[in-house]
Amino acid sequence: MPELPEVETICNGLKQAAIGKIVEEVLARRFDLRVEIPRNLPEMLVGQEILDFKRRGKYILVNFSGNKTMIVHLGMSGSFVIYNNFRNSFAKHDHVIFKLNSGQEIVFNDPRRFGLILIEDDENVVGNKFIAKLGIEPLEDEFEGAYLFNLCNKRKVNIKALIMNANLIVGVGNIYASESLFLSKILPIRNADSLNKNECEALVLAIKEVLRAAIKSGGSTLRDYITSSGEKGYFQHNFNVYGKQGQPCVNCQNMIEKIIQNNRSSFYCGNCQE
DNA sequence: CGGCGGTCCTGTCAGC
DNA sequence: TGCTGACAGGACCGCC
Repeated sequence: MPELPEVETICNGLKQAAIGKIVEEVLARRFDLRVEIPRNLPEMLVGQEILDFKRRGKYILVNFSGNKTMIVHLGMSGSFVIYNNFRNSFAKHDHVIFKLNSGQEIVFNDPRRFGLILIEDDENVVGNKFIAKLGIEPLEDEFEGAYLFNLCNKRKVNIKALIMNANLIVGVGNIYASESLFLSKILPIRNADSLNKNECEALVLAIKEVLRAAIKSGGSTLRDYITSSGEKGYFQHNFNVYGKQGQPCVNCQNMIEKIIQNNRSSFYCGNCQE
């Protein structure tokens, strides 16, 4: 579910609410996610102070005082919510609950269990199997037209799959890929190596614009995405093409089309985009 | 190595 | 109402 703007929103919310708090208890209710949750998660974290939350791609990195970093991914359906009081019951799919000395609790809930929770010593995070291979952060200055043009050069994969490939560019998921391609007037089915420098420049600017605007709106809630305080995002009201098949394009009134690429839905205007 | 398709899992919704 | 199949914000793995 969450793409970069949603993870960024969650991360910022947790920063506000939980930095400086001490973990008093960790309840792991099931361990069998996409990647097995470490059995010793509780003993590694109990007594530790939460120092910081950082985002790397769609991963949340929680830095603890004891030289430990918890690496969290929310998969398609995960949430990471902080409650201001201990609850008396568990919700369905509440897999891990972190009780803090402030009386708050942070709950990792993931119905589809595509997410993951890992622990690394701080110095090993960069080399972690999942973190090491991640591509460039799209909101960093280094990500500009020439950088994308180099990525596209000689790659025949369709441009939508390329910008969604986290080994090349992190954080762009199925929603923001379609929205960025619409803004930059590029068809999602184009081969990456067919884009010229101007098109790469336009696409970079569109990706940055869409992601920044979505962060400002607290992300996009289609079904179950919620922020760390349990609220919905509202960028979905600003979609131009995602989920809009059969509706008129905001620019030209042509019907927005939907196709399947790499087993994922893509949405575009066949008149505005080329 | 690059690219593609299948797969993990549960919930929801459309259609019959 | 109940069943069935398609589909969902991600990404890994194995195959060509």
